[in-house]
Amino acid sequence: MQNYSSSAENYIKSIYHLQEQEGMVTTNELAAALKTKPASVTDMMKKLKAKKLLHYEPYQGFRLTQEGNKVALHIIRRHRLWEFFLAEKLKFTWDEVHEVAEELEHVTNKKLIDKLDEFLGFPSVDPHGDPIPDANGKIKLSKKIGLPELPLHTVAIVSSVSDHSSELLELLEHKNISIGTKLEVKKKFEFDSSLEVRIGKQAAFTISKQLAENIFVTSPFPSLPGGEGKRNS
Amino acid sequence: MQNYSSSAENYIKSIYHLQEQEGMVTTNELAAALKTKPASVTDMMKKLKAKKLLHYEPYQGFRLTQEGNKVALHIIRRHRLWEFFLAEKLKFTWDEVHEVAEELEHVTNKKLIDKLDEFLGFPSVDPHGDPIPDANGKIKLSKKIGLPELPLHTVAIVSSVSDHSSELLELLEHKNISIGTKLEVKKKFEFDSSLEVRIGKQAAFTISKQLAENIFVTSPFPSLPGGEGKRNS
DNA sequence: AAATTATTTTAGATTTGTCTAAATTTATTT
DNA sequence: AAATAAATTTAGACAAATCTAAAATAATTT
Repeated sequence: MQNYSSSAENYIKSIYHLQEQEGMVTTNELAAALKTKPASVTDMMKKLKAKKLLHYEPYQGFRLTQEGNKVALHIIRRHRLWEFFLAEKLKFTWDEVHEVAEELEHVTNKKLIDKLDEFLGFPSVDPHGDPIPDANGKIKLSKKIGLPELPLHTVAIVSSVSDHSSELLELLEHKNISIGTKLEVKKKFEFDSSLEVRIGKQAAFTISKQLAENIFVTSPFPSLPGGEGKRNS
Repeated sequence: MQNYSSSAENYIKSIYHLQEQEGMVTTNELAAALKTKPASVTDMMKKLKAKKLLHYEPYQGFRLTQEGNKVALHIIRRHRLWEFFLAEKLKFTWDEVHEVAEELEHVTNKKLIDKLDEFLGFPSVDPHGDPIPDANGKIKLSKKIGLPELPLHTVAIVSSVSDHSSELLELLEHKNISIGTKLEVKKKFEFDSSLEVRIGKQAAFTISKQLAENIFVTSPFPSLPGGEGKRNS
């Protein structure tokens, strides 16, 4: 695996995440995600294509090649391991880890990352519940569904959240929800799409539509309906 | 404290280290230390001067301003904290930490570094025995002398080494010497400048001139003759 | 002190990543 | 389907960091 500039890595990572949701990524989308200009995106796309990381024909949008995907997963591995380190060892809160990991992820020393992984006890998910690729870039994709899609009276485990803001963190802490929490939906209200949710044997409480849409769950049993949840770490 | 490019940081750090030995730093010296060309050094010196980090007049050499020194000490703090982390937590060997820390030191997030410092238990020296500046950039300069300058029959503590190669590490491990080892010089041989050294009550053994010159010691008692030892981490 | 050598600086190029403004292509309307 | 709008690419420029080759300055030697 070669070395790429921090800038190139950021493009690769963003394309990977945008791809998860839609098949093909467009210039404007990527420019918005990276807070840069469309012209800059086109420039970089040419370079990434030359490096065979990207399928790209002018005006047709782009997607990562197999090699590009592999590179992306290694960047994401570094990012999520550092996030885990920051939260677990340095006691950063959940909403702070992303920004710092954005910088640390560009230190590309294989031995460093593998030893960090070992030091952390080979964690499988980062503090937001997103899976951490292993040293070979393999990632465990668990079937996640948004809380609004969870059938009534079905126990599920909170596996990730799609927003990492301190505002969401505050609300989740108040409601006593974190990654790993087992809960079930007791009732859905048509009027405002709010949900009545219960954790274990505690009293049920209400969750707004906005909050529910940012919570993803997996079943503690074999398989559940629904597809992939969007993520952004 | 502003942010400087990784490149600028490397120049600042190198100037700091070169300054420790000689007062004024020259273009060629710095170019050699950074493995770059003199013309590139001149270019960067103009920029650092514009940022008021450097005293510099064409053809006159240069040295850091107070502000430049402060910046240098913060870079060195980051470098040495990461070195400590790599050795202590990730179990890197002594000769491996420098290279990785060279990359990590450029991640400039104050909270990260201060929390790392706390996590590590506020270490005072890095794995090579060099002092780690505190959060305010204050550094404890202990009076170090090279082993050849240590008077006979005087117990001293190995405080640092000026070479970080695996070859030196191997030799020191074989002789059972590390940072913190208490030893005394029993005899000096004029012929090859080798020393007869004893650790505690163990049998004395020989240390070559080359090895002795790379070992620095401090007294366990008040003060010792001699000045600063050169360092490079 | 004049000549030679070494050091340092300048001038001009190159690479990487970015930008603005204009041109091109694709998509959408009426 | 022609006109308009939106998206994308190209062309040309800029800043940062580097380099080579030439010019300028300082140091050393005879």
